[in-house]
Amino acid sequence: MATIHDVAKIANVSVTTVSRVLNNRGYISEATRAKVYKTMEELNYQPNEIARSLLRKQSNVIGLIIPNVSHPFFSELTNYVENYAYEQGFKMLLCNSQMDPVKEKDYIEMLKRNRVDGIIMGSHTLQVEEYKSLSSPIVTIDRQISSDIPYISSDNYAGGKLAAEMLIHKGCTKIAHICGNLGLRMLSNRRTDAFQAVMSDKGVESIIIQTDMNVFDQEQYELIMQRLLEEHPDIDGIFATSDIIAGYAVKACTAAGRRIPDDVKIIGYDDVNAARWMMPEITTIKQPIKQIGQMAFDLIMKQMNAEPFEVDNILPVSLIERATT
Amino acid sequence: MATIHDVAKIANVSVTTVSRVLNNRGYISEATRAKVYKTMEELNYQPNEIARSLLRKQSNVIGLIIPNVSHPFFSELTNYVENYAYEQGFKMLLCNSQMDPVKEKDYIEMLKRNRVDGIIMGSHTLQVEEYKSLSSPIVTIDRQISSDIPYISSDNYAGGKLAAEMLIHKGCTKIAHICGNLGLRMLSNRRTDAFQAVMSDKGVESIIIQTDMNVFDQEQYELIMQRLLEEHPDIDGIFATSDIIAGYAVKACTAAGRRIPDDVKIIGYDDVNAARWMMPEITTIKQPIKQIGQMAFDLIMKQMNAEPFEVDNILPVSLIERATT
DNA sequence: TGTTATATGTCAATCGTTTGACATGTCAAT
DNA sequence: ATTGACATGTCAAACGATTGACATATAACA
Repeated sequence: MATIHDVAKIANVSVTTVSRVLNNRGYISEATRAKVYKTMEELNYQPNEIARSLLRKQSNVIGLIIPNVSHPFFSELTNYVENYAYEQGFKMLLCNSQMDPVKEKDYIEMLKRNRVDGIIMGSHTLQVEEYKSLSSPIVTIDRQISSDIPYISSDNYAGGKLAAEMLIHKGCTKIAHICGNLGLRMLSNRRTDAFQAVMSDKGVESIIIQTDMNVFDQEQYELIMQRLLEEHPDIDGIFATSDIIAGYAVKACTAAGRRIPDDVKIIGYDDVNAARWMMPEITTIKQPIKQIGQMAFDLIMKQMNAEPFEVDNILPVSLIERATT
Repeated sequence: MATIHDVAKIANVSVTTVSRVLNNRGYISEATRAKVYKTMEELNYQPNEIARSLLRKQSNVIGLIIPNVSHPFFSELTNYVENYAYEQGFKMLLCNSQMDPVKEKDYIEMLKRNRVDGIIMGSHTLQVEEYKSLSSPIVTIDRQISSDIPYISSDNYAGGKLAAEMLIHKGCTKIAHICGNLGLRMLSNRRTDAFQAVMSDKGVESIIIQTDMNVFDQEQYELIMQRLLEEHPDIDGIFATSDIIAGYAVKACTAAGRRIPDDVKIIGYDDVNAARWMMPEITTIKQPIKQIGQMAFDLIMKQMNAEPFEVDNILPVSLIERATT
């Protein structure tokens, strides 16, 4: 790889001059500028960003830690974050924690060693203290860590309420709610809070089932849904905490000979693209994924530039009614 | 952020000594080692990988360029690549080209500026010459660029053949094939070659429709499928070049009142997780995505270490029969 | 007593780039 | 003839870490 010295030598100018055209500072004649550019072209020169980062103490890289990109919610989020970061001249290191605390910790340290300008945390298997050592800008998605670390989430309580009320409104009398691991301190647990509140408020019978949200473990979902329907054949409403789970619910109900939405009404969460690939299309609570991604990046930027920022960022959700309710 | 100098000063040893414990070289007493580690802990010191990369001329970063992580095939591939890279101590910069040649070119240059140790190209909107300037290790997925750049693909011809023959075997007499943009020089076009060969060989009527493979443009797929069924109501077999398109085919057929698999048999491609979220589950040609991801990374490593490697890497596919045929 | 393994230190160069300070021109306008 | 804008050069320090060469010191062993 050619260096700035090679360019200088070939173009017959000083390194300083090359640096000046590269960074557009000081006086440079058009002739020299052209000559330097031509030489860079010839040598296929690309300035070494590693050296620049070292000097500038800024890498223009952010890290994104999520459980797994294969989950539609995270793959869409990742896409938005990356795109938005790219527009602002930043790159993104992707880290799949696979919900493994050791790996998650390891990733955080790796990102620090690589001096990323900020970390977006979408995976939360660690204890709060573990984050304290993080000096770099950080923003969490769907988890509130401390009063000075900004977080973004959609309005989970409202979402849970919306879902629960819609099922009741549609006439459901026994509703199951499939959620993630409530032991993890995630804000998505508030969906469950809202669900329970509505159920007890309206006096509707309900069942809550926790899962570990591992999309890969397809069998887990199949089993859970199957058992649910066996143990509670009279269920007529299901509120799943993701569209994918809702999809499994649809399949299990159909397999059990129950019609959707006539016998059982199902509502998912997220409104990922996949919700429309399924048949029937999944009714769902839409999270503004694009906005979450952009806001996450913006909050990193604001911290980097020491601009003021909001710590609590709760985005609105909306009900998208499709064919499963 | 603390530097190695800070650690040395606080621990009351020389910088060289700290470096020695860090890199495990030379003689170090247990006492000193412990003292240094303790100090690093206290200062929350993480060695600056940027400085290391600069000196070592190796970043331990690879770049992955794909059209869009939101597409299940790529999100699964990304997950495998990242995981495998992580196991070997590498990080991954993710780049979504969005099928934009300008962006793709820009990404390649960005990755070069950042001195990544290798690039895995899964997006192919550029002309062959554009890749010639790439001095770093590179491997392409599903596209053959030149005789010295290794590529990986699954056996597309065999996959197309398998799909076509299975539909005919199941009694289809008029088969539509929905493929990607054949203008792009991708190896997946060989599926279409195989399809056509089988069709003409067996004398079965067929229709070929190109799409631009943009998963986000849901309406495009809906429209295409709808028009296809209107113009050719007698179609009884569909071979889609992805499971997602197959999903849309299922929906359109059902909407048109055609039963699956009785009236129309549908086969997809890839065998992504989503193929099993759909109902009925999609019959498909399985690509070994995990293996593709690992091999891509391995080929980068081999080039890096100047080890011998295979240029042509064609992985086997298999037919997974589910409910749509 | 001398030899050797162990332990640590000093020093300087290196990776590729940026930047400030300063010097030395040329050329045109006053 | 003087001034000032423009153009380019030289030089050195800095970013944070690694590494080889070399010096020095202690402890153990023969």
